[in-house]
Order: sequence, then C-alpha cells, then structure tokens
Amino acid sequence: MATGRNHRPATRSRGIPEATVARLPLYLRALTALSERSVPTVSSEELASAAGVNSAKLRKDFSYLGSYGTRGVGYDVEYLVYQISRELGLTQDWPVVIVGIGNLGAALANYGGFASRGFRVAALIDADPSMTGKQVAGIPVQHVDDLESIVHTNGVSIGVITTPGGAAQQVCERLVGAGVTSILNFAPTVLQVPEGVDVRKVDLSIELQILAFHEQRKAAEDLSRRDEEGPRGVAVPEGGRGEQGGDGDIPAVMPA
Amino acid sequence: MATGRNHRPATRSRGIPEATVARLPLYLRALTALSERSVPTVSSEELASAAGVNSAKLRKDFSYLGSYGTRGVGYDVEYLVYQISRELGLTQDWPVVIVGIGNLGAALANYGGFASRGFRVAALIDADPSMTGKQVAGIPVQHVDDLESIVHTNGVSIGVITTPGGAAQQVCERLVGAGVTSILNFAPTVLQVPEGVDVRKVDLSIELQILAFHEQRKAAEDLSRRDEEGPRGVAVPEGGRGEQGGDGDIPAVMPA
DNA sequence: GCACCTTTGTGCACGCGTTCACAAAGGCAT
DNA sequence: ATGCCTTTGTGAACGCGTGCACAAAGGTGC
Repeated sequence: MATGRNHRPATRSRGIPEATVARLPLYLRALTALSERSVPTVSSEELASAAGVNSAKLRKDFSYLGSYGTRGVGYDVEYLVYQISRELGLTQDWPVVIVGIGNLGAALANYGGFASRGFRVAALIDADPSMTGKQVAGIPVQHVDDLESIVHTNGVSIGVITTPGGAAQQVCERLVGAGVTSILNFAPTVLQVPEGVDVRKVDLSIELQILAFHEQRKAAEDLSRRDEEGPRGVAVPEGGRGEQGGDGDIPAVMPA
Repeated sequence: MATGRNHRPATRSRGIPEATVARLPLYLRALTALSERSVPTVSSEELASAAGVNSAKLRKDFSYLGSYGTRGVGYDVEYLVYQISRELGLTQDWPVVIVGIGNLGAALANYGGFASRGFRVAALIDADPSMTGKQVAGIPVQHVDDLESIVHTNGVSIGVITTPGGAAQQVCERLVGAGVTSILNFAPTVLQVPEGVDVRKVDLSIELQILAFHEQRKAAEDLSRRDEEGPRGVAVPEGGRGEQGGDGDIPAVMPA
C-alpha cells in the first residue's frame, strides 16, 4: 500500500502536530468500535461526533496523515484503522515495565486496555523484597535491583512509574540509564530527564484540583446570579470566607 | 495591561486562563514542599525550576492572581500557598464519590493524595451486589441503586468514574442527574454531558499510544541518521517524520 | 456523458498561550 | 539619602491550534 512515499527533501518536516497526535488514539478507538460493528465507511461528521470533536478538526487531523478519504463518501473504516495504527506505531509490540507495584501498579498490571493494543507488560518491578516472586496479574514481581538487566533483556523502551513520589526521580534515572526513552509517570513528582526522553504524567490530585477550581467558580457564579435577581436573601455562612460576592475574589485590583 | 482595566465583574471570572489553572496545582505542590522545609521565600526562577516550567511563564501565571511577589526578593512561600489554595478552592472540603470499585477504583480509594488536599472520599459505589457492604480502604461499598441518594445526602459535586467503558455513559448520566457537575473519567469512553458539566479524562491507553508514537519517531530518526552516515544497513522502513523537539509537558488530559 | 449532490481537503483568520526582553520596584550597602 | 543590584510584572511579538467557509473531487442517477 503505497502511502505517498514521497522522498522529498525532509527539510520541511511533515511533522504531525502534537495536538493531532493526542487525538489519534481517540479516533482509533471510535473506528475500532465501528469496525466491530462491521460499518464499512464513515463520514467525518459521524466520526467526529463519536470522538467528541469538531468535524473540521478531524478532517484537518487526517489531512496530516494523507488523503485517505473519498469525497462524497467518507472514510473507509478498516483502512483508516490500519493507517492510524501504523502512524501511532501500534503495529509493533511494545514491551512495558511497571515500577512500583502498590495498589495503582497492580491495578495497571490488571488493566485490560494495556495488552489490547500492542502493549505488553514485560515485567513488574518493586523495591520491596517481600514482593519479589509474588504474582500480580499472572506476572511475577521482580526486585528493583535487577531493573537494568530486565530492561535490557526485554528491550524495553517504555516505562511506567507508579512508585511513591520520593522514589520516582531515582527510578526514572535508572530507567533512562538502562535505555528507556519514554516514561509514563503516575507519581506526584516533576521528573527531570535528559534531552530525548519523553515524559507524560498522570496526576490524580492535579485533575481533582482543576475540577475543584471550576466547581468553585460555578458555585460563585450561581450565587452572584441569584444575588442579582434578588438582592435580598439570607447570608450564606460559607465557612468564613466570602468568595462569591464580587469582592475579594480578584486580588490586587479592587473594583469600585 | 495597566491597572484599571478589568472593572467589569460580570465576566470577571473568566480572568484566569485555563492553561494557568492547570499549572497552579503544580506550583502548589512545589510550594508545599518548600514550606515543609521552612523556606521563607522563593524566586520565580527557583520555583519554576522546581515545577518544571519556564520562569517567565510562572510569573505571568502569578500575575493573573495578583501581585504577590516582592521585587528584588521573590515570593513569600506561605502566603503564596494560601493564595493558590484559595484560588483553587482547596480551602473547603470536597466530598467525592468513586463509581466502579474494580482494581482501579480500589487503588484510587486507597490513594493517599486524595485526602491530602481538601478531597474526601464520601462514598464508594459499585454495580456488583456481591461488593455491597465490603470495605475498601475502610469505606463500605454501596450499591449503584442508591447512587442518587448518596450524592444528595453527601452534597457531592465531583464524581470519579472507574467503571468499564460500557457502563460509563450511563453512570455519568445518573451522576449528572443527581447533581454532580464535575466528573473525572477513567473509563475509555467519550462522555456526553450537558452544558455546565466539566469532564476531565484520564486514559492510560491513550497516554501509552502517544508515547509509542514518539518512540517510533525516535527509532526511525536513529535509523535514518545511521543510514546517512553509513548506508550499509537494510532498507529503512520509512515513516520517520521530521524533527520536532520533545516536549513531555503536555498534560495527560484535555479540558472538556 | 452530464448534471447534481455529498463530503473531503484546505486557505485563511482569529484567539490563546508562550516567550522574550525590559522598565519599574524594592532592598541593601555605603 | 543615593546608587547599585536583584527580581518582579508585563507589553509585545510570535507560533500553534481551532473553526469557518468554500472550492475541488468523487459518486450517482438519468
């Protein structure tokens, strides 16, 4: 399948925008669902709706991959699944190690979505000697002393860190030293990594805090709206900190 | 931007950019660490380094909150901790429900970082009757039939969904119907929610796929570079995209 | 073959976020 | 006080991502 294998000067990099890359897995999931229902083709409008994005954005995203659609018809589901999988590098096998087999590490090891698409948990690693040898999700836990040899013999390039925050940086350095160049970090720590190593972080606490911010804003908005409509009303106790009225919210600059 | 610009309280709450809000928890964590070490003040350069961001960005972020720094000195750690906490709404208590007590749900229930900052697991909910009554992380699991009353009696406005993908949308609708307006979704599903409801998603599989993309790109680059220097190997698979600095800083989730 | 209808692919403009660079502001030494 | 040194706060430029709107392209029916 010659997919536009143009050997043009690579100077003008046909690099796919990061934002697009982040959406490709979303499209892929929606397409896989369609594929399982044996839907042959799909329009940008339908697919965009399923993926929760705007159709123009989806078409632009696909345009970075090439012209895989047929005007007047839409996209061939199977073909698109293949193209996106290939672009994301999912046609090959990615051995992954999970370091830190606590509650979260064990949950990830058991997570089905892991193996579903090219990813394979090659090893579980923990620093606790009493964990060594135990089976989690059918995989034996190995001691962190052997981290380097495990990474090396399995050809691991992607590591998942689910250790406590204090251990994360050290584990990260050992992973990188052993040859890992992509890290998915669940520990509440900002990892310092050398050039060329990709880090993505998943932080529960941060997500909740962002939600709390919006939640607070919504509450404040409701209150002030109610206040506008009926300037009367019982003073809401509010734990001592008045946050909503319109005073003391934006610091520094006090509106008259 | 001179002072005396934002005088209109109407849309004032739109003040803080979303990107800034997403970084505030990061700053807060770094500041908390400094606070525990009794560091009195910190410069934008130091704090930025600790949070893994650029110092100019940090200063601009803080400028949205107000002028809390002292020129020539830096920022007062304790004061900044308080201001950011207040801005994020962490000075109040946020009851949270977790729906779907499988491996992941249980891991989250046990996660310490939860309670650390204003968040409290008010209830665990699962659809499996055999789970009902069991204790997870010291909290009894309740049946999903009682979802609405649980949300109502606890005044829950934030829900965490850790169900299988197939159940997520339905659970989401029930949560929203019961009054939840912020949802943290771990299920591999695009949730459809009405206006006014915030959804943030955390998707393991997507994160890994994004890493795989970059990993593949790095591998292709290495190959083509080696190929340039000494074209003696086998044919390069092609697919090596252009250069693009690794960022490793894109948050794991996207705002809804 | 031709006209019509549908849907893609994209040029363009706009807005947000990032980064640079520097003037203003505060502290400190003299 | 005064001048120097440090660091903040922010105007301005830039780049990326998004969404609109439409021409081009392919299929279909007559």
